[in-house]
Amino acid sequence: MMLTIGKLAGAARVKVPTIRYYEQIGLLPQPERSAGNQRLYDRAMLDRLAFIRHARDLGFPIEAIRDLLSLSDGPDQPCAAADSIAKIQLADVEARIARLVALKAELERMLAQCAGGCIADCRVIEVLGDHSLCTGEHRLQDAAPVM
Amino acid sequence: MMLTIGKLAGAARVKVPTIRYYEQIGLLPQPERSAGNQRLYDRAMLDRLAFIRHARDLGFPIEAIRDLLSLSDGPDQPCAAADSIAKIQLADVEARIARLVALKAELERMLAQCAGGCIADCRVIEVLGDHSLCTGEHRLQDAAPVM
DNA sequence: CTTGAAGCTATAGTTGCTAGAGACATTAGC
DNA sequence: GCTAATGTCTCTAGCAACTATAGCTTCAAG
Repeated sequence: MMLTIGKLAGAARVKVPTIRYYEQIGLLPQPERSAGNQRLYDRAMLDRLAFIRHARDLGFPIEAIRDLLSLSDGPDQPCAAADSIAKIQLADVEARIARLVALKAELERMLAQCAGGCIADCRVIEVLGDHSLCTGEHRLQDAAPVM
Repeated sequence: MMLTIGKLAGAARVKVPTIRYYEQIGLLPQPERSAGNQRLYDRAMLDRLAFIRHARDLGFPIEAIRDLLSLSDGPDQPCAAADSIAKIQLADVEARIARLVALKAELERMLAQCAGGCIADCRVIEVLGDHSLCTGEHRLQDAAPVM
């Protein structure tokens, strides 16, 4: 039994244009078409899309997912490759968490100092203007992206 | 004493094209120009750019920074506005942290189950394919962005 | 006075989608 | 069977927040 794109989108909790986008970048293969040129998907396609969605949820970039998919398409290679992709992701996630925790501390400090005065003595503005007021311990590094 | 764009970039630890970009989107005012049409910045501009950079480091979106800047340009209003911008930012950061912690747990679980086998029994692929294997407690919600 | 670095404008690319226009297909109600 | 309301099609453009390129001009050092 075949699904139209809207049903597939609903089943995988992905938006319709996102599916077409994944097809466009080659993450999903081109599906069958109905007589009226509409895309028709089968169960395998739903699985593949669920895989992609889940990996995206986990923060994997598209290119990593492409690698994972090519691994799972030919499942007789060693696991090491999939493993190392996941390890890289884990390290990245840990780094993001560390950075966000430092950031949270600084925001809380700002808010505590502000506590309802007027802008003339509002620390939010002041603290943002002077990086040297940051606690050295949680110093945010150069151009490392927050995400 | 005036700074050329390169010196300003160095002093604020922001890249040169980024400064021109900020000018283009109206976050920085158009600076004076030299006889040869090169941008010249003063100390006030450096302060403003430092403010922007720091706020970006803290994860404030550009529009929030625009609001904060307009507040600090007229510092006799109540602090509540700046305060609430920071509070929204804090809530956002906390949400990101929660999501990333759930994500980290799942990646660790995946890696523990994989532990050097072959893809035939590699859980990385399998877990990614089936969202229902996620621990219910940390279930990742719908379309909430990871970042 | 020359050469190489730094500056200028303008445009296009990045990532991962999302939104719109205008035309065709399908389905539900009557 | 017919009509109206969705759903789907392609194509293009837009979002954040920059980054990179091309081809030119200006400036500072030797």
